[in-house]
Amino acid sequence: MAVTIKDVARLAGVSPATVCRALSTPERVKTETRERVRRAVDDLGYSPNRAARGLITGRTGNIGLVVPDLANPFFPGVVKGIQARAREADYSVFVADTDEDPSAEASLVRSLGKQVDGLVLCSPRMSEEDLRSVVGDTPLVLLNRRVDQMPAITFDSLGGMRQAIAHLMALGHRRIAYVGGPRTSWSNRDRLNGLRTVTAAAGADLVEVGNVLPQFSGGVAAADLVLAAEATAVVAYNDVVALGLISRFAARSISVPDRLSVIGFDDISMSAMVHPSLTTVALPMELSGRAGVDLLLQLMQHPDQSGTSRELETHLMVRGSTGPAPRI
Amino acid sequence: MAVTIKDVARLAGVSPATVCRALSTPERVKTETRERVRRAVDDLGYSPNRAARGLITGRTGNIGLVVPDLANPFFPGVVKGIQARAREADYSVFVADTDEDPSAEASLVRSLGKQVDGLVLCSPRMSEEDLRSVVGDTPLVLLNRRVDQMPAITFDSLGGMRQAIAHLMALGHRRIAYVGGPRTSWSNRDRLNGLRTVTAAAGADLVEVGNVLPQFSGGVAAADLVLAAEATAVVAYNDVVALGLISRFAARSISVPDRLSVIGFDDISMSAMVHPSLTTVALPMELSGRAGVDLLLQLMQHPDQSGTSRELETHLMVRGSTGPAPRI
DNA sequence: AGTGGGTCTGAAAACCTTTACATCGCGTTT
DNA sequence: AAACGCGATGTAAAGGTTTTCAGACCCACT
Repeated sequence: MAVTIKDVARLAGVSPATVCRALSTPERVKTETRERVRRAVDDLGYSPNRAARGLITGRTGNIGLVVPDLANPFFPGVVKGIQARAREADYSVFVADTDEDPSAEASLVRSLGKQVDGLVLCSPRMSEEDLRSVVGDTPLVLLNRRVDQMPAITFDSLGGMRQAIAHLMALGHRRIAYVGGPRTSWSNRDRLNGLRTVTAAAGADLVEVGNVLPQFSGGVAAADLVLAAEATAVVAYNDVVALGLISRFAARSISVPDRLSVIGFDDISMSAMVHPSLTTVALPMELSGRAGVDLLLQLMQHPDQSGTSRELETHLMVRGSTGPAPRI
Repeated sequence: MAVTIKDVARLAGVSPATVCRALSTPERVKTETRERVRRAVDDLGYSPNRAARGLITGRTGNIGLVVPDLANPFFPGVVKGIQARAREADYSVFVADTDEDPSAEASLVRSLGKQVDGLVLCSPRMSEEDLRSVVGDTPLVLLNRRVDQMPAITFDSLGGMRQAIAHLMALGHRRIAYVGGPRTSWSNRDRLNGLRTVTAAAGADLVEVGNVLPQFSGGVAAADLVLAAEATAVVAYNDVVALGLISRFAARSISVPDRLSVIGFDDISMSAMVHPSLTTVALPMELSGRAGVDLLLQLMQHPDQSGTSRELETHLMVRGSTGPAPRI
């Protein structure tokens, strides 16, 4: 039924081995023969059986991607980058959503691991030990999390915070609140560390206003705490939380940015759409996906060397939610 | 290196064939033998080689999902539904993003088609002919688009519009504008048709205010046209467009809902977060994904019968963007 | 006692491609 | 002139599973 390499070989008047070579290592076959094979391939509409190829080569041509929650607007951008780069390299992408469940994540990684040549773990939630144990011999790249000795793509939170704080200081703010994400989240710790370093260096007061779910409701919940902290500006763990803050401020008739400036993190598309639009530290989401696949490909070719992690630049997008500090 | 069925067979003292049967058709093997095999499997940590299995069975255990744009907040919900249902049925999901490019879509479907047992096409943008030609013998389900004789999951736009218009009429609105999505979009035509039917039946005036890109900017661009149309309420092609409208209204100090009521379509998560929150026709996104996979599985088992398409219920979510019609 | 049917298991073929090895022919070097 | 090397191609094995077919065994029935 399906057209096989033998059919092509017969039509081109060569052996299956030559067809295979003509397709995978064209330089090892005489130009004339190569052409004959190519014509036969086109005529018959042949395409190699991936299962048969995989059986002998041990490779699948697939990579796996695990994300905590596709509905979180941070991830689609990353996924798109991964997709695009993978397709260029002729890989297909399995996507798995763990629904923020660390144990589901572990089991998913284990089962996906067998079906792919490599894995990208995006903001993995599982513990460090799980992370280490779960890695069989599948090459693996971490995205938005750094763990000793594991290849990873991360964002320069420190740099982002430096820009954010410089911006706020220039506007006259001296007392700045931080609404943290989940305590166990690596990126939350990373951002908080950056913020502490930067505020200390700049001589600003930093008030840490607890930890919330990285969701709109988390921002809503933290808004009143921020007000009580008597800061003139607030940095949120991410944009969604920042939007929750702004929403609650609006409900309490606290003007943003007149009374309070708000800065988010991520630069999700929503942030440019709302009123006031959100000043935020933009992460190169799509680029991070591409970089992750690049690193993974490198790792798959040279499994011995551990691969070079990369930290990607961040940029402050100044929009409507930040303004001069109010006189008190 | 990897543990094969032979290793298991040797350890269990049976033939590879028996191991295979014990795993795939347990009832065809004596209870005692089955247990011995299961123990051997556990001891060795055996899991079947997918490529080898695929080679002989001709099945891959994968399904493919094609979406126009993952960054569009409508799709992640659908993807999650598909994921979840697929995993239950022991399938993995390839996700491909076409970046709204119909020709990329066609070529992607063709190449993906060979690596999967079935495909779900979500809101496909390609022409009907392409759609038909692209289907080899891969089972295929359409989501959010209906084409003659092809199995599809759709949403009850008519019902949604009926609820929306009833709501607006009850609030005293009589002249209603519609901001359309892309003219070529099936769902735009579907929604518009529903709206025409419903307004005609209810005796309301419908003003069709052109077609815009289904993006925030499209809504922004259409806002002034809506005002010029002198309607008291506007229905948008989808939520993102509705948010664009509201944003522009705010910029022009047109109060929503006092001066103008706005209704969206989809119920993306953002809609509940903004101010004013958006009244919208909610589509069961996750359910649609599950239903799509259900239909696909059915189709894969009985490729002869064409499968039963389903239309899913929609519900109006009344929020802050609609209110009584202003006295003129 | 012999036959038939049923249950359980084993042997071996088949799936399609890749690749190590062998072959062949031709040109070049000693 | 013989040997050698090299490029181009063919042969055949290997990869792990599923499945068909057949065999072995046991029980029940005639």
